[in-house]
Amino acid sequence: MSTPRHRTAPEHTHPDDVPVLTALAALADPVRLTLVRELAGSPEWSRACGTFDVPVGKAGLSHHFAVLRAAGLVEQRDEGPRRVNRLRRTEFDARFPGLLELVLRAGS
Amino acid sequence: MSTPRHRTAPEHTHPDDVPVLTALAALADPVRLTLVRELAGSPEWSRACGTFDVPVGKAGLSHHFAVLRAAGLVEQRDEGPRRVNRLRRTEFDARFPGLLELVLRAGS
DNA sequence: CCTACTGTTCAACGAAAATCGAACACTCGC
DNA sequence: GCGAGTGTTCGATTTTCGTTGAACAGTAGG
Repeated sequence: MSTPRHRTAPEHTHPDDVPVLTALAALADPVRLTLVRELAGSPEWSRACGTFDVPVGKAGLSHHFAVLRAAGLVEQRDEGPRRVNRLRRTEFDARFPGLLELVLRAGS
Repeated sequence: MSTPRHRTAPEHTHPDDVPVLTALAALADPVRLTLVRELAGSPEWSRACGTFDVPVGKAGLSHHFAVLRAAGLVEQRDEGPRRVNRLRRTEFDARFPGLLELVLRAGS
């Protein structure tokens, strides 16, 4: 009877519908920046949420991925028990040209 | 004896010494984004701090300009009783290519 | 000198965001 | 069906950040 909370398709926001402030705020966090960078260095759909080396618990991690989804930065798909991720490189680049490349390149 | 708090040259940080996170965080605020945009549409050194149309008091404004300075986005100079501003376009662009252009162009 | 004006500093408040622990839901392999 | 593994949700706490009002410092003009 009760609505299932998990296993319902994750809500995605297309980069085209993302305000600049949302995109900047999403990237202006050390944990999320790490996620994006680590994701950029891995093949698409190869990394589940739990496979990232960040100093936060599962709850926090889930929250950060929700923010990244809402910012149009990450796409998720359910693959068995795990949720695998993909960086929306081209789509995000079309909306904010150079931004992704910038945060990936900049050393510190 | 006590150190004067005002009229001491404002502390500036060169864009080259600014971490990406600092730059992003500085731009990820509606008030500061307005300041940067309004500043970009005005000739250099033409705008004093008080001449910006933002919904915050003097204290808040002073704080936001301090953040922008620390992010290497704005340079300030004392001109009589007022403090005039300049957007560090080229210098900031050299450190973060495309970022400024991006936030200035993006409509929302 | 006294006043008006501009901007900074301080202390305090409030709101937003990150974080954590626990409970829950789902999938898969045994 | 059980149990392990994965991720989400909730509630509560903590921290961070923006905001304000008042006091202060400096400048310019009458």
